[in-house]
Formats: sequence, structure tokens, C-alpha cells
Amino acid sequence: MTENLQTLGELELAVLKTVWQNDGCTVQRAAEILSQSRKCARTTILTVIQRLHAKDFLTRKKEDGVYRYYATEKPQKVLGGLIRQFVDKVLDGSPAALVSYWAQSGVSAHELAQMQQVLEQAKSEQGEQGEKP
Amino acid sequence: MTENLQTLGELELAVLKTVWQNDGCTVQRAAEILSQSRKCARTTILTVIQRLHAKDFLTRKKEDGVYRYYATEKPQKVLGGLIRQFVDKVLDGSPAALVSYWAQSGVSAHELAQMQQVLEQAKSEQGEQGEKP
DNA sequence: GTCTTTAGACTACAACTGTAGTCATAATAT
DNA sequence: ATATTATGACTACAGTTGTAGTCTAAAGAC
Repeated sequence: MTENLQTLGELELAVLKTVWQNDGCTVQRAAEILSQSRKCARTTILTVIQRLHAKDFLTRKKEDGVYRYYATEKPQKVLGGLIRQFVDKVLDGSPAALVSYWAQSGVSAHELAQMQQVLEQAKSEQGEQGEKP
Repeated sequence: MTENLQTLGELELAVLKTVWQNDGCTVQRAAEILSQSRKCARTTILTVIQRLHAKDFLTRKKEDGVYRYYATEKPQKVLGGLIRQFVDKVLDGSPAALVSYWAQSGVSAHELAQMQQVLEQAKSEQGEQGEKP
């Protein structure tokens, strides 16, 4: 349970996301995919992947002479953690402040509706299971 | 209009917040306040304030031989920008994902209600003024 | 077996941030 | 005036992250 909520840089996160979407991918593959959205050398991705590995965000297994990487944590958990950290650090732990600032910064009506829907759903789900008062 | 959305480290943000809450405060004062929540030398705060100044987040005016610092941007704007950046980088621009993850990471019913309220208000306000489709 | 391509390990380096010490100077106290 | 304190400028340094080159080993191609 003692999770190590290390920090993740932008590129690191992007790479991690790539692995989530392509579990068991190789450095090569990840580099290919990422090069579509940003210009960076293969070795850059290699390095980042090695760091993610060192930080235990990724596991690897050699297969046919090449390492395949697997995410150790689900997006849900990692992103959730990042959101938590962010809300704590930036908004002093107030999710309402989060939504508030966001809303005022100009969201589309559509997005607003989406968020409301999500909240609605969360609310009902919470009613069913154990709550956190 | 060409805003410089520089990055802000954790301490930098904390210091900036302190200035927001104590506009025109001196380094001394800021250090005093911040030392209540974290242990750090006066010169550390000095350095951070100088950096915030260099990044144009703060302006200063010498008064009685001491500099007084003033925030150049309102919290609304800066925090809004940070939220934006965060949502873009971490959640690929989806505010709904934000609320969703947050909701699922275990929010209290109370917080959920708060968020809903905020959204409700944002929605009505948006109806009045110009929207962003 | 040699040439070429791949993969990975290492090393390097710059920018940013936290952190703080050293100095010089200016303001005060005595 | 002199000693003390308050301020701020500078310098420094380590950890993190982005970025990527070099070099070696392994895998294929011919």
C-alpha cells in the first residue's frame, strides 16, 4: 500500500500514456508513436522509458531480444494521484475551487454539461456504496 | 495580450499565494507567514520572490528602504491558467475527465454537491454572457 | 564471416526549482 | 562613531526533467 507517488514530467507522462495504450510495447514502438506528435530522438524516449522503469511505473520483459514494457499502475490510479496532488498544491485541496476556476476560465456549455453529468453519476454511485463523510 | 504563462514551482506558488493574501508585503513578512507552514530560511523566500519578480508575477516598490511586493496578476487568472495547463497536459484537455477522475478517486458527498453547485452557477452565468461554443 | 541495422546502457548537459550561505549595505541602537 | 540588525544582491549547489549523442552488443542481411 505504500505507494511511491513520484513526480512525472510532461514527457514522462506522455510516454506512460503511450504505454498504457500500447501495453507491452517496445521503445521503438513508443518512439514511433510519440514522434507523430512531437519531435524527439529515439534515445530521448529510451531515456524516459528507463526513468519510468526506475521509478517503477513500468516493468519490462525481454522477448526475442527486445524489452517490452508494461505499466505497473492503471491510468485511473496514476492520473487520480496527479489530480489529487494538483488540487492539493494549487487549490489547497478544494475540488470545488477546481471546478470553479475552471468554469470561470471559459468552458463551453457542452463541457459544463459533461461535467455535470459525470458528477451526477458519481453522486448516484456513491449513494450505493460506502461513503466518505 | 501575449501573456507569458511561465511555470511555477510549488514553493513559488505558495509564495505567490502569500503575496495575494498580503498584497504589498515585504520579504520579511512573507517569510514570517510561510515559516508557519514550512521550514525554510529567509533567504530562500527572498530568492523565490526575486524569481517571481523576474518572471513578472510580482512588482515591487521601495518604501522606507524596504521593497514591498505586489502581484501583477489576479489569482483567478494564474490559477485558471494552471488548471488549463494541467487539464491539457494530464487529461488531454478534457475537463470532464478531470471531474470524472476526481469523483472516482473518492470525494465526499459534500464536495460533490459543492462542485455541482459551482457548475450550476457557471452554467447560468454563461447563459447571460457571450458563450464559447 | 563481414557489413548494417537495432537495442540498450551510459554519459552529458542545460533549464528549472528548492534551498541557503556569504557579503555588502543601509538602518538602528547606544 | 561603533556595534547590531535588517535587507537585498549574488553565488552555489543538488535534484529533476527534457534532450540526445556515443558506444557496445546483438541480430540480420548477404
